Amino acid sequence: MESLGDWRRDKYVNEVTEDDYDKELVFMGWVQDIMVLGKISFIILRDRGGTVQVVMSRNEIGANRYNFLKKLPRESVIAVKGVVVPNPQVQQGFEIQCKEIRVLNLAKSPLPISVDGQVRANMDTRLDWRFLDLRKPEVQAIFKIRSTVLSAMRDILLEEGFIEIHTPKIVATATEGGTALFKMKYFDRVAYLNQSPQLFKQSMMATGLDRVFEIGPAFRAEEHDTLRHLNEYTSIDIEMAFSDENDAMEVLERLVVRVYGKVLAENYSDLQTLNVEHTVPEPPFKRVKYSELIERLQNEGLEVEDERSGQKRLIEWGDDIPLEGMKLIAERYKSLYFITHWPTSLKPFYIMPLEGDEEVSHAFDLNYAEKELASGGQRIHLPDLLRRRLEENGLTPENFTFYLNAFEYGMPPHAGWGLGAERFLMVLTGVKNVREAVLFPRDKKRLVP
RNA sequence: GCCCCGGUGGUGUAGCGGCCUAUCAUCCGGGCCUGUCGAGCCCGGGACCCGAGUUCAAAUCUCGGCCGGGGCGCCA
Repeated sequence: MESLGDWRRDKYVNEVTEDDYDKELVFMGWVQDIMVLGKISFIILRDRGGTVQVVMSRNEIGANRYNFLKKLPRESVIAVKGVVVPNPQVQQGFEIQCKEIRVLNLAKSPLPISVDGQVRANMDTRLDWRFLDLRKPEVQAIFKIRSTVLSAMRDILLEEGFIEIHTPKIVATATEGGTALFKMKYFDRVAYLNQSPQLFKQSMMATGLDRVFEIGPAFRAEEHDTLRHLNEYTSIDIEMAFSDENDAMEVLERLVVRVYGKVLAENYSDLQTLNVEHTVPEPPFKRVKYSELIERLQNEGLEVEDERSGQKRLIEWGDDIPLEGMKLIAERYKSLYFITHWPTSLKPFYIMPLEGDEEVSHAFDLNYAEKELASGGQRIHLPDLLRRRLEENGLTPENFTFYLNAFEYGMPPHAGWGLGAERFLMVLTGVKNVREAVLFPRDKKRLVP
């Protein structure tokens, strides 16, 4: 194999401008395709920035070298030194008149999946060969957007006065209850992978840090097998003291709006590659009460299975809204909206019930059409109420000592939310499967790669 | 956890009892071509998930196994 030597990439192909015309530059990347027309060949070279046509003529580089190079397997890695020549005939408006090529590594053939989009492989096959899958511009575009989204969120939250924290992912006991946890060995003890930073970020409210956020993984051992669930996902969590759920919703609203703006500005070409169009959403997002939605669904005649009898009956207040119901709602609420005033019974124990009407809570969800993106609310800050709510949810307060202690020595009222990064990316990138938004998704069946 | 569905060359598929020494595309190998860019043309290559059964006959039907897809529930 030939070595890099003193060659270094001068530009990615998308960075070439008219100023580079007639200059000799070095490009590096992968051989996407070679079209051989006798004594002249066209190599389609691909790097992160796109593809460019490299023109290689036998007369220019010699017959021996030419005959070797024109047979390079697809996806081999090369460095090309050549002159940038304007040419209105080609897609990019310029091509590279090849002077010299260094073959840095050969690719095996045939390829397990096609990289140039000739044949669409199944998601499963693509994930088995994710590194090849990621050579495709439309797959790379998702992760370029993901990078923008997560860095923008960090910047925006810092600007909003939040402090970034990191809470443990290895925990001793169930945090919220409800969802199943992954069990693991912790030396000679049993430990679990954390399902959410909830309890830790709430305990930060008792410290005076006042506003905190965390971007990190969350693990759920549910055997769900859908296009919108992962067993490991990225959660963006905030918690803010001296606040109620409306303050939390406003932070979320500002964050979402600004992230849209950032993505539109920085990933214009990636959005084009993905064939999605966005406009920055206008705040305030609609706020609709849970009870209104239930009424609407009753008018639509939506039936659910009764938990006790197993019989079909009309949906009623207190029922969770099934996906079918969310789809009906999405016909009217096509974009971003908040669902507020949820029944306390449908929300975790730490959500603050309404004063004077404990059946209703200070919880909200942020949805995009039928997709649930975030959920949050005002939390209980009163220790007695919190203990009672734990018990009402069938949980044992003794298991929550570290958490409850934080409420005993001066805990301010507070609120917060958790936003699913991959769910939000589904909306921004238009992908139908949440697995598309993670490099190496973890689901019930997939642990490798 | 419940309910559907599927496994055919490297990839994506057609075929669903005999017409299959299995279709098409892509791919791979060889050949022709100095302007191709979804290159074109000619020649060649490559597959029925595993096991048992039914049948004169199984890619095709039945059962079991393994692997996968989708829906629901639950949630972000």
